[in-house]
Amino acid sequence: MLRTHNCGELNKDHIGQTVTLCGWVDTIRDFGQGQFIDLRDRYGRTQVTIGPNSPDEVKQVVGQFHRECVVQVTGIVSARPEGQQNEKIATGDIEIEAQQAVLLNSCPNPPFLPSQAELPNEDLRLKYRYLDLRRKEMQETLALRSRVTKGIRDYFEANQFVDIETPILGRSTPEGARDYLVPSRVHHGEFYALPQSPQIYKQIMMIAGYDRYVQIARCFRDEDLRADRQPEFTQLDMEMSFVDADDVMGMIDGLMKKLAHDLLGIDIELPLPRMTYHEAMTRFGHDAPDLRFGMEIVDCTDLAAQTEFRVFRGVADAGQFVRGINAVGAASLFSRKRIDELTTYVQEDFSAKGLAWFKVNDEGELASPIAKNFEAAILEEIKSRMDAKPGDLLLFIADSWDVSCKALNGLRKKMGAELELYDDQQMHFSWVVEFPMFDHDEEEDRWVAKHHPFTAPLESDLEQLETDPGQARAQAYDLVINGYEAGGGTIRIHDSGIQQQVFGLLGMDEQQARERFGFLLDALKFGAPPHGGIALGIDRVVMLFAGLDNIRDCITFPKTQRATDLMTQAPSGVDETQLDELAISVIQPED
RNA sequence: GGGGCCGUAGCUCAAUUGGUUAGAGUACCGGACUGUCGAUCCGGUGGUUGGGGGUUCGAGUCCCCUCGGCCUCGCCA
Repeated sequence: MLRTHNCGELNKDHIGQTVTLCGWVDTIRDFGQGQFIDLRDRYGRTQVTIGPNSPDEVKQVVGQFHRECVVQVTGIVSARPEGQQNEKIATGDIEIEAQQAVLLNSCPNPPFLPSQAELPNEDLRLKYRYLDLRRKEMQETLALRSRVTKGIRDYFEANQFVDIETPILGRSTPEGARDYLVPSRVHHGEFYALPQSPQIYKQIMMIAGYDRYVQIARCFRDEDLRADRQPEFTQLDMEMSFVDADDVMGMIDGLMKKLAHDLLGIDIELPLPRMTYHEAMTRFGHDAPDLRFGMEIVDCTDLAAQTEFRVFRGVADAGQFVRGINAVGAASLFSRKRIDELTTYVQEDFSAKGLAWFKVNDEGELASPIAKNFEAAILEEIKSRMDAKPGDLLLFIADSWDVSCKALNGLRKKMGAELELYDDQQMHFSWVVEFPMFDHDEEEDRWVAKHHPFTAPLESDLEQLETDPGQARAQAYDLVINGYEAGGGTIRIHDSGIQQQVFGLLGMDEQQARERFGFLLDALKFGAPPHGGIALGIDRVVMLFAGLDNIRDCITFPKTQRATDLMTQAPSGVDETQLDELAISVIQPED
C-alpha cells in the first residue's frame, strides 16, 4: 500500500502518528515561507503543511505540485493551532506536517476543477467524465447507488430469491420499443437483439421452478432520450410464482420501506397507497401522478353544457370534457402574457384547442375575457366546485379526454413547481393499479398491449376480452415516486389459451404468434405456475433518492440526448473488414 | 420527425438600437506575504464570438445553412 490512511479519516486521536497519504492536490495556498496543501480523495480532504523548517527535499518536490496532481505525502499528524481548526471538514482539527513528498503523477491545467463552485456545461463534464466523477456530488451519488443495489440484493436474498443472469444476446421481438440489433457473423443477415428487459426469460424461469427470481439487469431500448430516459439503463427485475398482484406489491412495499429507512432515514407507512388507473387519470390526468401536492382536476362538463359559451358548450355536447385545475394564489403571478405562454404550451405540446382561464379577484368574482358568456349561477357553481378563493387562477381545458388529461397534467406539474407546492426533500411512494389491457392505435386501427402481451387480465374482466377489449383491465401495477414511474409489473398469463387469445387481439394470427413466441407458448403448456413480477428502474430510483432532476447524474457514463458518448465518441464507424465479416454494407444517405 | 432554449478567454458569464481596440470573475503564469482553508495584494498571458455563407460603410448582435448541448411533443413502459 502506498498509503497508511485515506484523506478523510484522520482526527485528534491520531495526533503524533507518522502517516502516509495519497491523493489529488485540491488547492495550494502559498505564503512564501510555507504552503498549505489540501489533499483530496473520495473520503475527504486533509491539510498538509510545509513550513520554514520542512526538509529542503520536501520544499523542492512540493514546488512542482499543481492542482489535480497525484501525490504521496508522509508526515506527522499534528493539532492545528488554537482557532485554526476548520469545522467544515472532518479532518479539520489536524494537519500533516510533511516530512516526505512524492509527485506520483502530474496533471496539466484541467479544463475544469472538480472542486470549483460553478458547474461547467454538461458537454464538457461528459467529455472529461473522469474529472467530473472526481466531484464530491458525483462520488456521493455513485456511493448512494451502490448502497441501493446492496440493499436490494440483501433484501431479496433474505426473502429466498435466487439471483439469476439471463442472456444479453437474444431474439428480436416486434412488440414494444425499438431493439438494438447485433449482427451475427455466423449467420449473415441475421441479428441478435439486446434485451429491452429480461421479461420472457424470467417467465421461463418460473416455469422451470425457480419461484423467486431476481436480477439487476441492464436493458436497452433504441428510443429517443429524455431527462429521465437513457438508451441503456438498469432494472431491478424480479418474478415470483404462486402469487397475486398484492403479493408482488407487498414485496416491493417492504423493499421501499427498507431503502427509504436505511438510505434516507425516512419511515414510510405500509401498505403504500394505491389508486386505480382510472382514478389517477380522472383526478390527475396522468398514470404516474405527483402526489406530493393536490391541485386535483375538477370536471365541469355538466356546467359547460348549460352555458352559452360556444367553446365549452360545443365540447360538452360532443361528449368531450371541460375540466380544470385551481392554481391557488397564482392570479397575481400570471400576467396576460404568461397565460398566453401557457396557452401556447398546451396547444403546441398537447394539441389542445386552447386554454380558458379565470382569475378570482378581491371581491371573489371570476374575472376573465370569457366570463360574460356565463350566467352568474354557473360562475358560482364553478367557484364552489373548484374551491376558488380571491387570488386563485383557474385553468380549464375543453377537449377530448386524452388531450384534457395530458394538458392538465402538464399544467399541474408546471404550477406545482412554480408555486412551490411541495418540498424537494419530500418523498411520496404509491401504486397505480388496474391499467387497461390495451391501447388503441388509431393509425393502424388495432389494439396494442399497454404493458406487454403477456399481461393477465383481471379475472372479472375476462369476458370483456371478447366483448369490449378496450374496457378490459389488467392485473398491472406501477410504482410511482414523486410523479415518476419508478417501475411496473403485472401478473402474467400462465394459460396458453388466454395467451393465444391476447395475441389474436393484438393482430397476430396463430402462425405469427408461433413464429415469434412459439417457445413461450410451448413452455406455458409444460406446467406453468401462476406467476407475476415487476421491474424497477434503478437509475430513476437513485435519481429520486439523490434528489436529482436528471438521470445522467446518477449514471457513471451516460449518453447525450443524441445517444452519443462524448468521452469515447461512440458510436463510431468501423473498419471495412469488420463489415465484410458481417456481410453488411452501409448505404450512404443521398442529399 | 416537430417545437423551444443555449453556444463569446481554459471555465462561468457580460457586451445598449448593428457602431471605437469584445469586458468581468475565476483558472493559469510571474512577483509579494508565517496560519491559510473561496487566502490576500500586485502584475501578466489568454479570443476563428461553435463552423460556413449572406445583408451592411460597419455584424458577437440581423438573415440563411450547418455542427454541438439541454428541455419537450411524437416515440418509449
